[in-house]
Amino acid sequence: MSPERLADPVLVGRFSTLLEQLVRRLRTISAVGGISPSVASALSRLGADGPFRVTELARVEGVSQPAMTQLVARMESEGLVARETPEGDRRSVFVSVTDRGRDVLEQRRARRIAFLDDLLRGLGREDRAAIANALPALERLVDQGLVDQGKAGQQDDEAEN
Amino acid sequence: MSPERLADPVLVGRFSTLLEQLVRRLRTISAVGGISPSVASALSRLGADGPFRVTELARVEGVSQPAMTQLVARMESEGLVARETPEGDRRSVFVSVTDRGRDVLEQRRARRIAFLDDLLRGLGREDRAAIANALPALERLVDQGLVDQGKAGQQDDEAEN
DNA sequence: TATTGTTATACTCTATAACTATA
DNA sequence: TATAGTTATAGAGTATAACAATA
Repeated sequence: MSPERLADPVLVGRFSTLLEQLVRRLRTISAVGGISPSVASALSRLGADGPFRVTELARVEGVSQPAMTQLVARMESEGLVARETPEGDRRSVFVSVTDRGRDVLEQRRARRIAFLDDLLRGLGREDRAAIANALPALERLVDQGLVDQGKAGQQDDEAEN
Repeated sequence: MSPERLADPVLVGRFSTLLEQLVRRLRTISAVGGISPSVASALSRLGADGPFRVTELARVEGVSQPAMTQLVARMESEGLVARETPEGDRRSVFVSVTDRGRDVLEQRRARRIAFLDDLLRGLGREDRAAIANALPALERLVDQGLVDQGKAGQQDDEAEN
């Protein structure tokens, strides 16, 4: 249990707490839109990086194959995605976003942006500047997390969603 | 209600995307500890801000009262928290962290910190400095979200389609 | 045999509505 | 009546194990 030295103990501790709270808050915000976080995430991925097979989608989303099967089933029943079996390999199922799915995605994005804008307006100019200044660093941080978990598969996520 | 212009369009858009990806990543990280995100969040809150009544805890955690009742029941059955009815008002139930709960919290925290430290080490010194510099602003942002949601509950939802 | 996907089962987590107990 | 908490019910979301269909 020897406490190996941290690069910056204060930063890391506060950052950890911050992220915990942030996740908590964003979850409730996300729930507002009538579309669940899981659906939003998968739909966003499909919209950004084109059609996926179920197994691929499960992998990049970090869930099990059965979980993705069910998630896709729910999304399909709501008209957000379409399933299609390709000619080549009849075991596979390709999942793609429908027009309705794209509409929903866009609405959600607009809502989130409006919400964040409200929050950011509540801060002082210096606070906003500090966040803007840290944005590239935070983006690199997230990309790093992606690489760690996604292995070799999806570093190309400029998900502008 | 309908802001035709955003305070800082680039900041808000990138920030929104960043948070979406961040949540996605942290969800899988959180699962590592054998303790669920909901339990971790509530337990952490109890450990930081002392005993809470069920209703208070539900409010600050942003979930319904029944959800918190059940969450507390699960945590109690695992020995993480203790429930106690005070003398004054026998309707109330105060929830507090047990020693075992604190142990679990500490282990989880250590794991998360190690993970984040790894990530932060992967950045340059300037990136770390930028994040450290933005921490107070981000903390204020999260606190604001708390106030917004704790105040009016969910009556003031934005129309979403 | 290996793969792709599904079904079966069980658990966590959540919300709303209806309820009990206390104030 | 009002408040604190619980129970009832329903549904989303998840995982592991077992299965079917295709390769």
